[in-house]
Amino acid sequence: MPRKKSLDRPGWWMDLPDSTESRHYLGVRDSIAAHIHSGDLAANACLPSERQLQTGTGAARGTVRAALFQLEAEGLIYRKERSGWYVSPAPIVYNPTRWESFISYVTAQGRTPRTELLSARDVQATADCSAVFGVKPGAPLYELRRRRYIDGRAVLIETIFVDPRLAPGLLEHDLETSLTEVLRHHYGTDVARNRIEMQPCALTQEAALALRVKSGLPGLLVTRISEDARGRVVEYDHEYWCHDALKISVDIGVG
Amino acid sequence: MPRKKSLDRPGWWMDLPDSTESRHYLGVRDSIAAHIHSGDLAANACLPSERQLQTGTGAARGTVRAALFQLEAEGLIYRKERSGWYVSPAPIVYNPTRWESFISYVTAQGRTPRTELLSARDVQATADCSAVFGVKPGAPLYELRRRRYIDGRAVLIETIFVDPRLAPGLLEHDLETSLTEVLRHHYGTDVARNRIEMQPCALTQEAALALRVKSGLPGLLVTRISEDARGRVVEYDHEYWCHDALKISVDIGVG
DNA sequence: AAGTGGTCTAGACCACGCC
DNA sequence: GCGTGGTCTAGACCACTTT
Repeated sequence: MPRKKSLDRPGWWMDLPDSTESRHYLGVRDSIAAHIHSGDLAANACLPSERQLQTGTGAARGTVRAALFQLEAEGLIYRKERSGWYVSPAPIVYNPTRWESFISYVTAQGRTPRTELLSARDVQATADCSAVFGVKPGAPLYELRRRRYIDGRAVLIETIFVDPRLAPGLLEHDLETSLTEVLRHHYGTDVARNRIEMQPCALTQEAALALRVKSGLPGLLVTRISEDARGRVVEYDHEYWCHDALKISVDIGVG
Repeated sequence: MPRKKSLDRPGWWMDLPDSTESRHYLGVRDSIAAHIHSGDLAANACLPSERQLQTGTGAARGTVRAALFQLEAEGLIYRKERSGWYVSPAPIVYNPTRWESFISYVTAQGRTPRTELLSARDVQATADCSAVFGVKPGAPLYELRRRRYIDGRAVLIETIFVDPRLAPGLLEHDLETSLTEVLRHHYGTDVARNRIEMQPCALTQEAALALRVKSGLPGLLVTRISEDARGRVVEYDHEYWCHDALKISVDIGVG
């Protein structure tokens, strides 16, 4: 293979080794990963375009993309649709054993949270919800849909159901702050028990759209049922997370 | 696993609709997903080969593979390297709040567990291990590497470190059964606290090799530090799971 | 309007699992 | 030894984001 010639101002990706290693997708992967780990590419930095990476490696675009998919699966990079590939920052640690708000645990980790309310409305309980809340199908519920950001990146989309009997008039409060705090301060609600399920998934089309990412990207689905001390369901929550943004940590006594 | 042979009559994949929908990768995905949900394809059944799927859809092989990757990310199918694509069975539910053995919770869910000991040896504590166990780097530890199966499929590979002071002569026991049971019965050890971290990841080359899957496949890394009532570290465990095989369920009082 | 990623085609060769 | 998936090439056009 002829040596690639430097252009007017070559970026680091022009200097990738010409060896067999960098021509194949794992070699390309390793080159990019090395630049990320070395700090050449900071968190949230944008990678060169796929076509630029081609010129640096001599590989076909499909090969470059295979390398990028690999890095994405590893949680090292993420993408914004039709905009580019970016370096993933460190994941947020989430501890489901604490009834702590998104805002407080993100802030405590030195990151900047933001919440956007997508919709807030009265709905009728589906079969799923009626089983959780122990009400008849069709019974009234509040449904909130929110998008949450860390350092400006949308990382999670959630749908929350709340029983209006426990929080009448909930929709009149500010729902772009902490729901935890609203429930605590305005309704005196405290959570005594959490039932949480977590499962790797592909982002649903709806979640992907809301997160402005490609549908089918790897994600993590967290569902949470919170109960108060009397066993009443306070919140029923579905959260779709970008898989690279989250790390779960549990610390508990066992039985 | 026997692959369906070509018959005089075409298989179901020949009957995929000819519309635009089935020519593109999401259409191909939907067709296959429909056959899985309908029950035409049972759990652990082998899909037609990629080239057979091509003839059924008229799509290029790359398009068929994009559909298969999508289904894989969704946890609907898995692959065995160079053997084929298979339908994923329901995931195993793992509850980290209980000190329960793999064997017991898999059995309780009507599935068949198996454990294979890959290696068992004396090692010296690395920096990582020494921090966890509170010993000097280089201090003696036992290291176990095991591969675990559910219904004959390898779904997880684990590396366990144990402090020999808490379980002298551990390596002389049968380590293909439950380590939990060995520690409990032979050493009187009981676990009082678990610290667990879970993070979506790509399977390391080593883990992928041991699971006989392609390196870089999506996985879930579970690390667990178990302590006894006196705060001594009993086990330090790293588990790499196939991401479609596992679902985490936590049920706890909150504080 | 330009540049990006998203999708797709139609080939090819290889390494490995399985028989 | 055959069929499988794994990898790679070298194009092409499209939809969307960004400027």
